Amino acid sequence: MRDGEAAWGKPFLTRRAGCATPWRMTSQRCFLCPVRSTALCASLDDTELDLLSAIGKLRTVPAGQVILWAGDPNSSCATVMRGAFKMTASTPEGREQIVELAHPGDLVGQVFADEVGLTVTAVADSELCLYPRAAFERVLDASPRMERRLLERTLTALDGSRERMLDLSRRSARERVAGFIHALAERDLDEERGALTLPVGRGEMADLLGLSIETVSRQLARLRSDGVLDIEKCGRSCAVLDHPRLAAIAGIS
Amino acid sequence: MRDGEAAWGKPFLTRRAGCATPWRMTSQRCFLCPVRSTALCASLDDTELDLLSAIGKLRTVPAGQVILWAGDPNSSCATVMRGAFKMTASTPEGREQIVELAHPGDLVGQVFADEVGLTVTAVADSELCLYPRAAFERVLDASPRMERRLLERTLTALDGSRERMLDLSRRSARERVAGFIHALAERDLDEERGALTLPVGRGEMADLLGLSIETVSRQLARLRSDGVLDIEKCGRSCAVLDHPRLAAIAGIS
DNA sequence: CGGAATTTTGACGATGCTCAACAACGGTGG
DNA sequence: CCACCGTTGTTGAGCATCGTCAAAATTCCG
Repeated sequence: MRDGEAAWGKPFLTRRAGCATPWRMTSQRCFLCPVRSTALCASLDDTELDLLSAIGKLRTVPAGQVILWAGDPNSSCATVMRGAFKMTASTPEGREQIVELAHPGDLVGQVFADEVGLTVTAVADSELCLYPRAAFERVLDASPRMERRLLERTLTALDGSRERMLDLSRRSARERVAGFIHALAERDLDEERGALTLPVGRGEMADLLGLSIETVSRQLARLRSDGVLDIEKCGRSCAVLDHPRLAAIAGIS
Repeated sequence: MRDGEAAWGKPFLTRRAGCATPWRMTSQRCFLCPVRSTALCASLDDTELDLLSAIGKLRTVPAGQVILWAGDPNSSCATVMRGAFKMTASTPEGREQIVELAHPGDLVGQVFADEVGLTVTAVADSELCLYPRAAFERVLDASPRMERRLLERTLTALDGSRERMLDLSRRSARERVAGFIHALAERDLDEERGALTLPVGRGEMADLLGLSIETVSRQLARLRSDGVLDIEKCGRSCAVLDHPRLAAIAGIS
């Protein structure tokens, strides 16, 4: 455990190419922020943005790094700027379930909680805008619009979580794998190649779908032999050959 | 389907014993409300309470009645005052999963959504305080404290939902059943008898735990033969004989 | 090229679902 | 009070699905 010590460690600042001074979160800098239009802070006016930018610090995190451990005191939250994170719950014996993926613009960590409830791990080299939780909550107090936006996001996350409860309890391995690929295809299918790149390995796919690695691998192989997908063996590139049938197997009404 | 037409039907008002006039939601009446201290409206001052009570209408709902159908336009939400409701998601083929139970003081229905996402059904004879969604959202706009309270509740619900994702995907039938009884015992164990009354039948327990009725029944029988529980056959009364072992089986750290 | 990590494949077994029969309970009407 | 019937819960047999263990194949990266 805890191989990734000092996760939120020393405040080293990344340097951007051609930028001699470290990137600091000032409201000026926020205009260059890649997630400025989608993140929570998109709802802020200039005055409020100053409040938030004053407390935000940029951090880079390598893939595999754990940034929050379940059970630790909850002192930070952050906006994902680049990369991706997984939020996992696990039983005492170590069985694991990925409960949510966070992409650029999403918030990781929990507000209004004194203890971290979910372990958060980078699944790719990532960058995020880190806030002390207490300060973040004060900004929330001061900005009703940001609070409303957080409420809407939380409600959306709740809907998504409940939908996944149904998937995990009542869908077969085949349906889950097909549904996962289908959802990916909806989002980021490369139209030209008719293919997509799996953002996670088999292991993380298994943790996401509540299956074993072997079952995921077998179901992918079956979808290939059925002529629905064309996945290169051991690979992360996946072409969808028969979209309607994929949707049918996934059980999309 | 839809045997329970006119769910939110005609606005018949219940009469209380010894109360000749129908119960209307005025702020005066709110002082008599059984969930006044726990519901969302507990955060309101008198002025705000007037706003809310002006739009709230009392309804009684018999057990089994569906009050919201997934897919319908979303025009109402409500506070549960008495009884209990289940919120269910289901696959196109009809496999079902109970995603949340709502008890007195809880909010049912979804704010900020144009379509109902989850079917809501009374699991006991119930009473609720019904609001038009649009009007409820206006009250939310006007009362930051109520909005904050809703945010906190939604965050709690999200945590609960995610925890249940782990249960559904990674725990055995035995662990789930034991965990369910254990959680019940924490809440409403009758100290004198050392027993508790199951609030739902086997079918609903199965839908809650993501199991079949038969598996639930068998696991309960096993816990009985193991000397952990004393459940009368076909019954709803359940004594916990060995609390530590129940917790151990449930996998409580 | 070599070694580690990831993925695939096979064999096997346990878990939990389905189907089916039966038992217990609750209400209704004679 | 009791026979009847629908609902709910229990139990058994058989079987499909999926997890586990183990070994081989493939890829990645130095």
